[in-house]
Amino acid sequence: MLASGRGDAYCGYRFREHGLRILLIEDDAVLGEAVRDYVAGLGHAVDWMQTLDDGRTAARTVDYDLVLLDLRLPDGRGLALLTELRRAGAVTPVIILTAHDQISDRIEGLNSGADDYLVKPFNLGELGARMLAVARRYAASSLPVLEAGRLSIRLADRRVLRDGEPVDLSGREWAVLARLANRPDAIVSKGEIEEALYAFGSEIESNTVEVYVSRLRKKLGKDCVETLRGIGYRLGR
Amino acid sequence: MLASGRGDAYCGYRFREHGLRILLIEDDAVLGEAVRDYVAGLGHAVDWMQTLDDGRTAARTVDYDLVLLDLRLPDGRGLALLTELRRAGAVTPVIILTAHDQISDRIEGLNSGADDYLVKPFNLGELGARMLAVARRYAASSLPVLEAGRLSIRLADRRVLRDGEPVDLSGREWAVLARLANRPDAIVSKGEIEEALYAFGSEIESNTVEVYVSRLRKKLGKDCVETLRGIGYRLGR
DNA sequence: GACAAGCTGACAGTCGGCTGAACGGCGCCG
DNA sequence: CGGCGCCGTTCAGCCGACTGTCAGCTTGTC
Repeated sequence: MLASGRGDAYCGYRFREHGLRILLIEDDAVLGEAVRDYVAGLGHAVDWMQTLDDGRTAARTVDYDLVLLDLRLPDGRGLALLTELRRAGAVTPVIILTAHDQISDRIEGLNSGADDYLVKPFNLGELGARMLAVARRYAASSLPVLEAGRLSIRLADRRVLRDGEPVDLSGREWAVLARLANRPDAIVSKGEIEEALYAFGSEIESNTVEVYVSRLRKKLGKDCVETLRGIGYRLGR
Repeated sequence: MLASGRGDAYCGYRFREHGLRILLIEDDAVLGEAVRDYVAGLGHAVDWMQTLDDGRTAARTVDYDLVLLDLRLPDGRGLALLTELRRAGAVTPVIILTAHDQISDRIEGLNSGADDYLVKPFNLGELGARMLAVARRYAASSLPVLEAGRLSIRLADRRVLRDGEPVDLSGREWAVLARLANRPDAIVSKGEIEEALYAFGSEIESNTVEVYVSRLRKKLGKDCVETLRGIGYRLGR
């Protein structure tokens, strides 16, 4: 699968850094939810399955761009699914999630065709970084750069330039911007941004989104984000 | 991923004298351990695999800088792996380890694309020397000099200049810097740096990476390394 | 004008990261 | 052999960035 990168077979393969279809197979409710929300916040579409069976079905049905696979599942070993997929010729990149005491699993996982692994408990930011790395490995080159007014937003390497000058953004700030930049021209509701920022359960009862929009504007300029009163926000132009 | 298709910013081959990622494929426990410890002591990160299968997986997945390959393995001949790699277009230097009675293997090995060989039992110092020699041979093929702010990082000869002045770095310090310099613009998570430092299994639970980043900053200037809170580090601009 | 929706400055708590200091191992040198 | 210095690692305490919240203000709509 990793084989010769530019081979004809892969010519059509495109790895975008956002808007990916991602399959998450993880039985732990808390971790699963956290990962799902985080990854969704990066602008990807996440299907979260909690059993091996569901995961298998999903993987067979949908053409995912990336699979996040827990190795310890209630109804079987995740490794089995991985080998199965590879045997069936799937080239989809797979990142394995393991507990920290399962070194042998990790080796076996790489053996079975995984592209990378993460050791639990892991930092969500690190997950993002690994995903990017795997993405890079697959992407021929050319990072998507979004030009919006005086800004250029480089989703791939998490950078924003204003008039060519790099601007420092905090994690949340970037998350909000990325959520907007993910679909330029689209209107994103406050609720959607909130969902991208926080895990499902964590009820937030304040104007956090507004605050972050405000902070973004201070750093990036008034016009960087457009307000559509009563509807949501949109990336400025 | 020894294989060819290297999509991103790696231009050309790189060989440093410290902080290399080295793959050791050797089934003998005693010898393996000795070599691993010795090489790790030189400041490299060693992944030690005891079977051909694991070795193959590792070699395909990770970008090693050097492979130490025993030719007699429980589950097959090391030579097969070597030819396989070469056929896949891998340029990673390979040093072969053979018993003293396997002259034909040695010849065949060099024929198959090995860069050097060592006859068991060998002196660890000699191993070091061979590694250096191979390193030099590759370094000669001119590596890019990375310019990052006031720094120029010469991966080829393990040197860093700050405003043109050479700076002395210790082994680990260099390893961290090199890991970052390997992929300029990419965000490297703390875990990845740790991996580059300590190889697979050795779980380290302290802030070593932070310490080295701190020391690097002291020597190279505040801005040489950028912190992305909760995510990782990146080479300064 | 009245009301709703959105904006923003301020603030305190928290968490991650930074760094000085100390310790032990190792090699080098006298 | 003993002393010395460098290096790697650990630890603890400090520090600052980031965050969520709120109050009071502005803007927009009817």
